[in-house]
Amino acid sequence: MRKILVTSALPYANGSIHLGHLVEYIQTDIWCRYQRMISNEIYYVCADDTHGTPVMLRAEKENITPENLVEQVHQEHSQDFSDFNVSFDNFYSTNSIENKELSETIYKKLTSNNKIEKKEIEQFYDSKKEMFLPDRYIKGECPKCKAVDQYGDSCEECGSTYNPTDLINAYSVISGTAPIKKKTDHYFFKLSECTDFLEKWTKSGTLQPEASNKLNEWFKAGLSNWDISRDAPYFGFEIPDAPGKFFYVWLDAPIGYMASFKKLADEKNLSFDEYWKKGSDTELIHFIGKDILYFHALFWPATLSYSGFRVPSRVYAHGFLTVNGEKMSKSRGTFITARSYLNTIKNPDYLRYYYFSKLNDSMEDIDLNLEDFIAKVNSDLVGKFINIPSRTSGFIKKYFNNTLVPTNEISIQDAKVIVDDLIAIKDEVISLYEARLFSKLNRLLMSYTEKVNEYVNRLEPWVLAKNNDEHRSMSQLHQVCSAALQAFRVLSIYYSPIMPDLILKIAEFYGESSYQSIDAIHENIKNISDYNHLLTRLDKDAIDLMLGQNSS
RNA sequence: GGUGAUGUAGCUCAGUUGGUUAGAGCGCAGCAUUCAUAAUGCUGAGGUCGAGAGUUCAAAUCUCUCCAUCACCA
Repeated sequence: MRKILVTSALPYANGSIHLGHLVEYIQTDIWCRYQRMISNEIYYVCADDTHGTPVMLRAEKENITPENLVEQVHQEHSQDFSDFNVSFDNFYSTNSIENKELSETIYKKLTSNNKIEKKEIEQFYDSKKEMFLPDRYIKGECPKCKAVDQYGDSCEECGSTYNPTDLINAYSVISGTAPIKKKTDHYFFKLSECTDFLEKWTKSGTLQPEASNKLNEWFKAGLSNWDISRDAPYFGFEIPDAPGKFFYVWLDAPIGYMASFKKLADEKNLSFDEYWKKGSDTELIHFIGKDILYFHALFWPATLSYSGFRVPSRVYAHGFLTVNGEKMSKSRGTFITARSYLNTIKNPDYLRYYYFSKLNDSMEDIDLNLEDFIAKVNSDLVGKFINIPSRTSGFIKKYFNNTLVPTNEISIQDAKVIVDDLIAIKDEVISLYEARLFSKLNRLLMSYTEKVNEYVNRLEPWVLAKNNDEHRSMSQLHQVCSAALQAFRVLSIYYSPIMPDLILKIAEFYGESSYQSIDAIHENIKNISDYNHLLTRLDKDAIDLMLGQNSS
């Protein structure tokens, strides 16, 4: 039995969860649910990423404390995840006592390992607001094309990159005053000294090939030291023995993975060390978006390694979500929040299925094409999958009082084959889940769903039912429909990590509570309940309503 | 600008180490069927595999150039 700790990236506490975020949580959740079904010991943790300037400023604007803001957002995020059936073992916050302690511990270890240095730097400063300004809070005219209102790092009009110092008529986004330059001491993590370790770690099978390519680029450029401190005012953890200096949010964010597990371990009486001590033989797997590869494949393993902890076993990066082939956009209404989806479309299984049908192990972007979404839900799920019990259970009720012929008593060759073939693909299903080749797995499962429908057409139970005075015909009818329903049950077990709500209803239809193990496929089922419609078709009006809720 | 990726039927995507007439689902057309939420099954139309050049007996697949789209640049 494997012992695995899995994480999804921490959502930032400055905004709502949207469908782009959900790609990752759904991908991770499916993988975790699959691991539970093959009886591995797995813990899935996450947390809100709470620190930094944006949260501080938003709280100020709303006239509440950052702690209050972070708490409100945590409620909202928790509800969103729970409504999408994301099965975290713990969804915590980086603004926690565990995280503070762990961050301090790690920082002290890095210091004693001589991996931290103090250096004076010069930074922009808003003298009215009395705070240092991150690059994105400075705007001005692009030095190349003179476009106005461009950010301090790059121009959105002409695409050129530069330093904030190059901007013409630079101003602070916060107070509107011209920023001045001011000297200050910052703390740096000496990442450049970790190059050998990191080159080795990144090439030891921890990353996808594309991710590894990407890192080569960074190694070629040479790793520079990492600025891990920010000056007050800053919402975060104060650095020990450095009054007025705070940990940069990206230092304590990944430590939030540990802190979330620490909290869980304390509650559940698990061993924290078993999962985090150096050389641990448990697995640590991070699911992330490709945009934060830098942090998870360089800073994070280096931080762990030089503070005496274990390093991640795997980092799985996925691509971004586009909607109708374009970047999500507030003006097009395609910046779709999790909540607006739940309000209008209601069923989380639809989105979970759609993402499942498109995800794989690569960093490629995936597209949510809304027409395709409707078509997939209606034809795959309603037309084909749910159609199996819908078209066969009536006979079982009418002629056989809801009793089924158990799989091991089915004798008609065609009927036997339709169930046995499905049971026989178990290992293939497992290996596709394991490798995160979800779209490929879906093609496999959907091809079997089609086979069952073909089989029903071929065996024509409605014809057998017309000859209901003949004994032989009735026995055949019983077997033909039972086999379809037994096959449907096996398919449902294979699909259970994908669509928890739907599969729960299906389990109840078979008189079961849920499918804990994939080996449930081998059980012989003898009864069903009356069939009620399991899914409704997805209507375009619901989609339009959803888009409407997101356009401002 | 640099780097990494992507570009296959109307749409969303498969195409293993280069090898017979390039595949699937949806959509479309026709047929069958009526058990099922007009659901299902069968048949068919539809592609110079982004463009050009090269290597090879053979290229969607390898090489080069170009074009387009996307992302990253701490």
